[in-house]
Amino acid sequence: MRGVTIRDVAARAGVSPATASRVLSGNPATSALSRERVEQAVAELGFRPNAQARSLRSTRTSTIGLLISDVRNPFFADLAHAAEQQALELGLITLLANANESVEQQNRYLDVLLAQRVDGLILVPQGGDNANVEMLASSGLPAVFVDRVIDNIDLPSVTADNSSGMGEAVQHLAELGHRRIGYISGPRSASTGRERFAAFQAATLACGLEQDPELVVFGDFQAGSGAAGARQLLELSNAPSALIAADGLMTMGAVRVCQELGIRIGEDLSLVGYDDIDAFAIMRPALTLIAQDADEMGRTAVRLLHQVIAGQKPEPVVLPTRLMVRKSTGPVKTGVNR
Amino acid sequence: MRGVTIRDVAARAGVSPATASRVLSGNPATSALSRERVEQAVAELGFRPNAQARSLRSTRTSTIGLLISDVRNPFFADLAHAAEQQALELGLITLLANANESVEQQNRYLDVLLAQRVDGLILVPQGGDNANVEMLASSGLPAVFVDRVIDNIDLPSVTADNSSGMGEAVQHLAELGHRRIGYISGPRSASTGRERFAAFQAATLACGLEQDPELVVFGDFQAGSGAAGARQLLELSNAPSALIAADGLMTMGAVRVCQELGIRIGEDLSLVGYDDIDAFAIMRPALTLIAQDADEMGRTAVRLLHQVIAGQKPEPVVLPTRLMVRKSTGPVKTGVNR
DNA sequence: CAAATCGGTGGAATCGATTCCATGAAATCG
DNA sequence: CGATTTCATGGAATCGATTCCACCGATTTG
Repeated sequence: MRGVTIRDVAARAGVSPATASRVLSGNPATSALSRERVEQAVAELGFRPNAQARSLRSTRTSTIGLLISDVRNPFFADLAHAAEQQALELGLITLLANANESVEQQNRYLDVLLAQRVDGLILVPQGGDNANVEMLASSGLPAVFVDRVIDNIDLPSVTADNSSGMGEAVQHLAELGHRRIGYISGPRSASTGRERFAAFQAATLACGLEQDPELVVFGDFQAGSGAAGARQLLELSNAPSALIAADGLMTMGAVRVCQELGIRIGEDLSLVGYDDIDAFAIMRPALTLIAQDADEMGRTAVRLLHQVIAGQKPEPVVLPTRLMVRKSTGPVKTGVNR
Repeated sequence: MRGVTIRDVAARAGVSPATASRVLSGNPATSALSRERVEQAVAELGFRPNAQARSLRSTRTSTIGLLISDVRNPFFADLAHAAEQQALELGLITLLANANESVEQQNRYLDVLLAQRVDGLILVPQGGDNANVEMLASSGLPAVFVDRVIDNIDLPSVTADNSSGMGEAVQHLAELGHRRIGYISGPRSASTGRERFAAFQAATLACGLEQDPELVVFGDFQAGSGAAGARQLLELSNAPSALIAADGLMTMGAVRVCQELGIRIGEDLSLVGYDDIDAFAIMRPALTLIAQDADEMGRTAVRLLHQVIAGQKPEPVVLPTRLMVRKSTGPVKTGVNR
């Protein structure tokens, strides 16, 4: 039944709307009799409170928004799943929105979620046009960044240490004898893209490896760009003997290209992926990768947001990343070129 | 700025709230002068209309809900992504919710989305306790089923033909000489689980294969149950020479177990997966699988919902499925047992 | 025993935008 | 030129729940 209001319920229960409202919101100032009669009326009429009207008055929705970058990226899917479960435990409902790695779309959803008056917002910022994000930050709505941040905007955040895992990876490859490592970077507009790239550069420098600009290509964190980047690097006249890709989807694209080109991963070419995606464990050879804990990141983001909603100002959290050595990396073979 | 209302805007622009509202909603009955002044006031104050108040009065939110089964399942992630893009094209904003393969969670989100007064709802029903879904159907809120349906509830739907692809798969295995095919089924509570299983049984019967009940195990469409199921089947004294798993995540679980047990897929064991997931194409051996078009399903669901919102009653749509033969299936080897 | 306290209640104001209705000025018509 | 239509506008009612405030009968307290 649509259109059943609290007045109908009150009328049927023989009480005032005020009392009916009190019963429904668990206000203790109600008699057992009213409670019983209201509950029965609710059941009989199939009453469904209008959240719009409710939160218009009470300015609480018990709903949080989670604006992620890309649902199809398993890293964000895992993060979203963990966040949502954690939110449920705290009595919060999560509305998920997908920016699809696009600032325009991000801004559009930002508008919607703000207009829906969520109690708080967890955001993977896209970079680029930050006007809406700045508006968000200055609006006073509880909000936290997750995975990525925007430099001049001061919001609590959960990020991963984009440097240590990358450092381990480069060192691991260097120890295997690789001197030319190709790097498929994320976009410079994303903080993760920039930080991982900086870490890569710092590590290759520290290990005394070649720093040829030709060895770096920039993608957009989606599979297609990983494939294009890998192809470009592998077709260099002086092709690298190892490749690092800066996120899970670009890694998948790179793997696909290797297979198309008939390059044997782990033998002809060493490949280090990013993100501990289930699929990477069952690939053959199993992928060596830089792992970050998506679940923990999602849960932490919700906890931080919960603190912000409670009026606190939590410190930024940085989670560790680490190299997981599996079978896609091996000693460099001399004279190998495709 | 929070707390800027349309009255503030109206005051600053020197018009009434009524006129300000008309300007904002594009009502033609406004003068160029008012329009200009209101727009300037909006910009200066950073006004953000309260969607709650707006849709409380106008009962339209331009928002649809998409309640999927599991964000971490790439099939649903693809479906959600495609749906969301299609919705955007139609001027609708998608709020995503994740039932996590749980009826309780589904019902909870159903409540929330209804309370948020979305204009329509796309639902992958969980099966089990249908009370809330029945309520939804009888509430008159535009809604469509996608991927799964519930038998006695008459809502428009987009599903896949769960039978033809499965039939092809069984026949393909039969032609390769397999007589004992293990089946890792989805839950009987889901229509897809039931239909695929029925198709499997029908096909094995038609091909004259063994119909040993031991060859069937039931999972829950998540990876863990696929792994457990595969282990159980492969440890049978009279183990099957081929396996079919009824969804993508269970397929991944099965692959993992094969690797743990040292079984060579495509040689010692033929494996047919479900869903055309990117990862399955780059696995070695590449997986033979039953493909359905998640993107098309997502887009169609939104289109149907759009029609329902417009007052039409669209016919159910059934999309094709088909077998994609790759490298994980091969001729049965005599005397093979682990 | 009068006064203070308290639990339960209803009436009415409220949240912020939309929209119905009435109004007055300008434009059009016979 | 008076009558009528058009157009933009403001005032006030409205959407549905929450909550402030006042009240009343019953209990407790000095």
